Amino acid sequence: MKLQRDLFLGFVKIHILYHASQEEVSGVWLSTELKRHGYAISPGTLYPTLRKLEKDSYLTSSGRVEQGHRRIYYRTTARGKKALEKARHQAHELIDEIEEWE
Amino acid sequence: MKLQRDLFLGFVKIHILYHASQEEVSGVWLSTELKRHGYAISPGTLYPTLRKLEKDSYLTSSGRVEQGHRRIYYRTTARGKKALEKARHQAHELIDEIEEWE
DNA sequence: TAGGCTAATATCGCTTAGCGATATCAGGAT
DNA sequence: ATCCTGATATCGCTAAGCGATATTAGCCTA
Repeated sequence: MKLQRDLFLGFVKIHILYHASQEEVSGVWLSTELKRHGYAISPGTLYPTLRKLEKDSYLTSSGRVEQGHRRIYYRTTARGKKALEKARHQAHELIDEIEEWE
Repeated sequence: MKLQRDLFLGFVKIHILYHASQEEVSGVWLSTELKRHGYAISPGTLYPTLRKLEKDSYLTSSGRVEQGHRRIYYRTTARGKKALEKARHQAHELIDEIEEWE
């Protein structure tokens, strides 16, 4: 895998957990949102990732039809929120460590 | 893979790039340092990772003997530093996004 | 100087993630 | 009914991650 992806796939998942903790989010919406943050994530990665997160109880889903299109909306579970908390903490820790001070 | 690892392996690599940009670091040293930061990373992951980073020109290595033991020291290359810069930026971006404000 | 000891690094074998490309699927329009 | 479009799913391959185990280099002891 290319390093750039490799370094940031974790970031992407944290973004997902965060957004789904704030509101219901669909795959497409996430796709655009992530692009906005500089992450190009293909459907072949995104959708399996969402399902995996759901399978592992970090997300729950509910499908429905909107504007003539089937959509699946995700929300972060309690377990996911706990993971998100940990991620916040680790991210701060990382920044504190690697920050340049000069 | 367990989510906890999954989310943070990128963090680990960023740590590595950072430390090796500050000073020469060996596998063992990194192992202890990472543990200090809460990352339990096994030799079966760490050493292949270092070699991979070297192979992809993010690190350079130089082996030598110290206190009776063979060690391999790594330093971050220009390319690695560039990746590190990007990582700093993305990490800030992540924090700004997922931070709780209440 | 052969043998064994220890610490550092490397490899093996397996499972599973990531991903580009392609397929499927539901609803709306004609 | 058929076609179109946009959202989600699957396939097939490559390679990452990892626990367990092996290897390696130098030191020590007698």
